[in-house]
Amino acid sequence: MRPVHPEFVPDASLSRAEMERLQRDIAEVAVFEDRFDFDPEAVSAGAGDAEQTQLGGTVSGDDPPVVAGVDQAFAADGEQAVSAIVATRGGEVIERVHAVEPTEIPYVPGLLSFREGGAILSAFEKLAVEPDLAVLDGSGRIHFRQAGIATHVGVTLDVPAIGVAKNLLCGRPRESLDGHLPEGARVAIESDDGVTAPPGTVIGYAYQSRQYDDPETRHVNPLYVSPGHRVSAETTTDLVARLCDGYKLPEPTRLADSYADEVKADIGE
DNA sequence: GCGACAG
DNA sequence: ATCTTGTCGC
Repeated sequence: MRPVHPEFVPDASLSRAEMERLQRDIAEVAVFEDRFDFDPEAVSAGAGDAEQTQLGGTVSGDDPPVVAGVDQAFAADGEQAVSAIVATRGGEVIERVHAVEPTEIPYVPGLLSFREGGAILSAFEKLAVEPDLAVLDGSGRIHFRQAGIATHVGVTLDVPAIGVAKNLLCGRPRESLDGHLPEGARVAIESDDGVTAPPGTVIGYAYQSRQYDDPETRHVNPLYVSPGHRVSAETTTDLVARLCDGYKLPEPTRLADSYADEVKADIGE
């Protein structure tokens, strides 16, 4: 698929001020509400039993939604960015594509999409299937200007997108995240000064996708999920919950992660 | 000046 | 993100 908004394609040669201006423009176009066609409850990680046939026909009317996991890896001392996309439907891989692009700028908190966005969009151009949802590694609305990489990519392609991060970029948890949150726990992340949203706006959630039983032994950190485009913060969390099949990270993300590493290994030869 | 910062 | 072996625990 190709950009629906060419004017939003990340340009690494822009000045920092221009990048921030573009992010504000993107945030204005972004939709942080549910505006998609598929059934959220039809999204799943492992291949479920929705494939059963009856007299040659499928029991369920239509196919499960197509979810595209996106992740990056870097090679050649960080000079090459590998973007990998793995598309799944009902937990089954239906397509894998990747793109390798030179990295033009270093990582700067808040400007991640200008470093990795180019490779990601190149990979999406090779993707034949039209995903119902894109799952990006990083934040969406949990961003200073409400335009993290999930929002940037989602708006540019105008595809429903969500962001899944392992660390919190900004915002403030409504409750302390210290201690061990039980599996399935959700804590709202609100905007504070430093985020271009009315103070107190729920810009995402800390979601405990996985946890050990005994708090004394080991603990897992929560994920920080947020809307990218066309998905609300609540639904974003619901979707991530459905995609994390007993693991900390969503299945599509894990698949894209390993595929990116696979490609990186093939490059170093 | 201090603090804070996805991948 | 990346450089990296073993090791603890379910």
